[in-house]
Amino acid sequence: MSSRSQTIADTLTRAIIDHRLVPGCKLGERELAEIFDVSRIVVRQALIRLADDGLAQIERNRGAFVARPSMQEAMEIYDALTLVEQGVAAQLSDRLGPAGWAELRQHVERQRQAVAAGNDALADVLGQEFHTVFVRLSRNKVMQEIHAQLVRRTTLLRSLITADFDYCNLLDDHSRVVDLLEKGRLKQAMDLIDTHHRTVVRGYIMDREVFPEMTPAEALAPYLDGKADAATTSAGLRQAKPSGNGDGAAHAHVHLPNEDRAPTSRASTKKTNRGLPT
Amino acid sequence: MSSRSQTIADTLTRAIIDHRLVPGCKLGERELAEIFDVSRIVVRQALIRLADDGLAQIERNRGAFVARPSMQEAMEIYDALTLVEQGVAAQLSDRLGPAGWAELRQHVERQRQAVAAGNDALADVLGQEFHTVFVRLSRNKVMQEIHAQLVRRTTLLRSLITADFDYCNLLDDHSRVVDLLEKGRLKQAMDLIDTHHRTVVRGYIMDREVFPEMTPAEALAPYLDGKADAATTSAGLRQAKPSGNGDGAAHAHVHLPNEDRAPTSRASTKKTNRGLPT
DNA sequence: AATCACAAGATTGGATACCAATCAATGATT
DNA sequence: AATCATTGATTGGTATCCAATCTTGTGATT
Repeated sequence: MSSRSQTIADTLTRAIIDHRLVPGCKLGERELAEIFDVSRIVVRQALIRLADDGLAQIERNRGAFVARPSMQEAMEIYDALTLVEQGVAAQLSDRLGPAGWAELRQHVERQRQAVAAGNDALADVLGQEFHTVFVRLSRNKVMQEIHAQLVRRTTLLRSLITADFDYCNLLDDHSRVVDLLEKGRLKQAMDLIDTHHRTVVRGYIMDREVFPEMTPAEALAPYLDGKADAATTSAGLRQAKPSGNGDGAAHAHVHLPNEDRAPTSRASTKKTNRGLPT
Repeated sequence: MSSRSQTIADTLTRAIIDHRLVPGCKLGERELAEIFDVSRIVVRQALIRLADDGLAQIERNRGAFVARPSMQEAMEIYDALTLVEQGVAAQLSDRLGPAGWAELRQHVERQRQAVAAGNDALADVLGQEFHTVFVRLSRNKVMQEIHAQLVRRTTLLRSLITADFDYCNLLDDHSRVVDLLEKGRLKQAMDLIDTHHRTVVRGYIMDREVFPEMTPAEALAPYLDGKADAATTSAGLRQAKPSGNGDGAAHAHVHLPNEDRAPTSRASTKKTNRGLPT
């Protein structure tokens, strides 16, 4: 088994991806040490890993927080993602064999069935996974890791953002990309990938604030020993198991930089994280 | 100032880039703790950072070693590098203004002058730097960091490899890429980038072994307090300041997996790291 | 009442000492 | 000579302690 700091880092990453830990949330050493029942040092090592991954931000003598990417950084992440996926598309259009195309088609089909069945949660997961499968077919582990890191960071953005776009259009993009690529129409496929991401970004409107709906202890509870139902719960925060108090008043540990903090309606958070476009 | 583990990680990274710490070299916690005069914990945090960066490999209960990428991984790294630089090239051909092209040309010119002056060390550094400047012009910090990490990992390969190629051809590639891009001949520029990297990789022949010529303590000595002349010494090991014994007999701390270890001539190491193609 | 300064508390970054588990190398045994 | 067991060294991790810094709350002042 790998080191304990790695597993803790993985758990925190999972919680961030699942939007149970939201940007700006304070990750106190002592608090996490208690939650995971390890020493502070192991926690600090885990936080270093998160920070290296771009998911956390460590401020000297102030502690670690879930990263709060700026709008600028959001654009850069999506630009990088586009660049990587376009490059992989170019490689695949040359090198991919029939089995590869079949796998992609099969994945798209699975997602389509999930949508048809009204299983939005599964559809969202599959939608995310498509990009991962796509890059995996390049058979380049280095590239895979880079891409996976970028994808992880986009999940941060989805917490900061009010999605507002036509969900159905995006759903077909995956299928069309596969079609275009297999037909050798690389240029059009790359343009579609660009448009795909650009549509997502354009639908994004950075909110100024995000309020955590639970404390880290509550957020991390599902992962602790039960080996949590990770994949299925990644759709939203709604069906969370608060394991105790259900009062959503816990605004604890929010990190807000010195900005104009207009008392916006907290309801905006409710509308966030609806669809998870990919 | 940032955390101490970060500065130690930076120093180790610098030493690896400078080929003072070679792949397979053991990075013992206690040893490094003494060298840097810190506790083992700080060292371990630094090693975690190195491992996350792909420059070190931590084996449970065995310790950390400078990473020893396989031939497969080497190809993947260069593939990823090609993909990134081709993508950046595509972006620049659209978006780059006159000032940007001027900066690239100026950089190429500086390198040409260095070559003309016979200053191979400076030429090598500038050759590396060209790629960095190239990516920086994309104005995408996320992409820059990804690229920089890939470049760092290529320096590992140069320790493992006996360079054997036509050095002069590669020198002009940078200039030609700039020319092609500015003229809008994107496709050709991308092909040239591909060929550029492919030529480098083809010239590589993975050696089975690399023998460190000094202990970590010797390797790290130049960086310790004098704030070392980092940039200028990155050409090779030759003008190193061993700060003490000059006997190159110290084969200490080599990590060799269970492989057929033919007693090859140690002289191969001498021929390595001549030109640093980029 | 509002603001500023200061002191107390809390948190982080780090050091030290210590322990258990594991790997490696040595020596003992057959 | 080959194999097995023991010993030593190293790592992963804990607990405790300390200094520096940040936050907060209180109180004095205007």
